[in-house]
Amino acid sequence: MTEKQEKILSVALKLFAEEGFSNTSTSKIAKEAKVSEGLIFKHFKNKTGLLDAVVSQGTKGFERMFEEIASKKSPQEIVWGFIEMPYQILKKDPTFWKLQLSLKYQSPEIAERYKNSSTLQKAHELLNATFTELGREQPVMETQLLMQIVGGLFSSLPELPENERQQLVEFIKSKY
Amino acid sequence: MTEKQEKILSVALKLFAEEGFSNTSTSKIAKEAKVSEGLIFKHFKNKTGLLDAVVSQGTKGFERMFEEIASKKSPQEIVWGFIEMPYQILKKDPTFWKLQLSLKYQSPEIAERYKNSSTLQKAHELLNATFTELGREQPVMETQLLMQIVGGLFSSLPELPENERQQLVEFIKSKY
DNA sequence: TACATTAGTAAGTGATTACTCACTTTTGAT
DNA sequence: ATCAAAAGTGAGTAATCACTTACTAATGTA
Repeated sequence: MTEKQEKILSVALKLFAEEGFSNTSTSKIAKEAKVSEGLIFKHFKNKTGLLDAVVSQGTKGFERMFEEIASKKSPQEIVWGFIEMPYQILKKDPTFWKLQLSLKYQSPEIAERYKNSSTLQKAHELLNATFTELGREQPVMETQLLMQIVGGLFSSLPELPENERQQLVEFIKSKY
Repeated sequence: MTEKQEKILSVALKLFAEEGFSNTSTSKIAKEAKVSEGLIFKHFKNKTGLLDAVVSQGTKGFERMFEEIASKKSPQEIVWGFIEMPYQILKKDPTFWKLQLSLKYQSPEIAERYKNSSTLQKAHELLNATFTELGREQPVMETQLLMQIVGGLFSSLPELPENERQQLVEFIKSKY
């Protein structure tokens, strides 16, 4: 990948996340990346293709982190690893995560295109197995609740100051 | 308010919620509402003014529900009322709620404009008092956790089928 | 060194955007 | 009935949109 290509990707990520996809024009991206607008279409075909590239680049890190958690040994560690995930992801790549959150609300086509499928599915199954192993009475409901708590963390943590983030995560961990 | 004015508002709500604000053109709204495009600007000054009107109309119902919960007697009822809130709001006005969720991700100006301030603040204080009254060891953290759970419910419930929604809400209530 | 491929540019394209303006129709109070 | 204010229209406006085209510069390989 060329320097300019990488610059386009990083600028697009930043603008898509901060200003919204439909609110970010290709000319704005080109200007900020100090590149001719035509180059964007040379490399990424169209605006959606650019978004595709941005998302698939960012998704890699996310999947890597999930695999790491899933490979842990004890059920306790798995649950705790799960609760910490939003905090870790946010620390690692806050901009990409904001983009990820926003995709659902841009347009029906985009929402459909990036509907988080396989990783979320795997997470669900892993948690079900873990809660069963832990001997919980209603493992399915426990999974749903934890998925929901973690999902909520993803959208609420960005607005909290660093120390409160850690506090909240530790408090939730203490409940499991 | 005239019939056409109401039609504009309802069509705008629907389109803003389903397709996103910047992705919905005023001409599209006019067409779907069977109204001349100029009329939108007569009544609402500009596109942002239209969004203002849509939001302030929808917010009323939301505030009414909060007041109702706050006026409950026992702390137990208040906490349960809180947990049920996303379910009730979603049942009452799912389209408006989708719009509300999306506003954060449209553009910095819009996110700033509709940053949910007063009602959320009041909710925080009410829960703090309630958890203190219930004699919890860390009422502030309990508040933050519950606010976060309820916030998560707001964004996750829409994707669940009706029966699972109720199940999840009841399960969370059973933990309090 | 020759040459094909890729990277990159600048100036366009038609379509669509939010918004305005000059105008007509409807309404409600006297 | 009169008439001003409000409701409503439809054809504009300049600016911006995603995208294309015709071109040059750089690069790697034989």
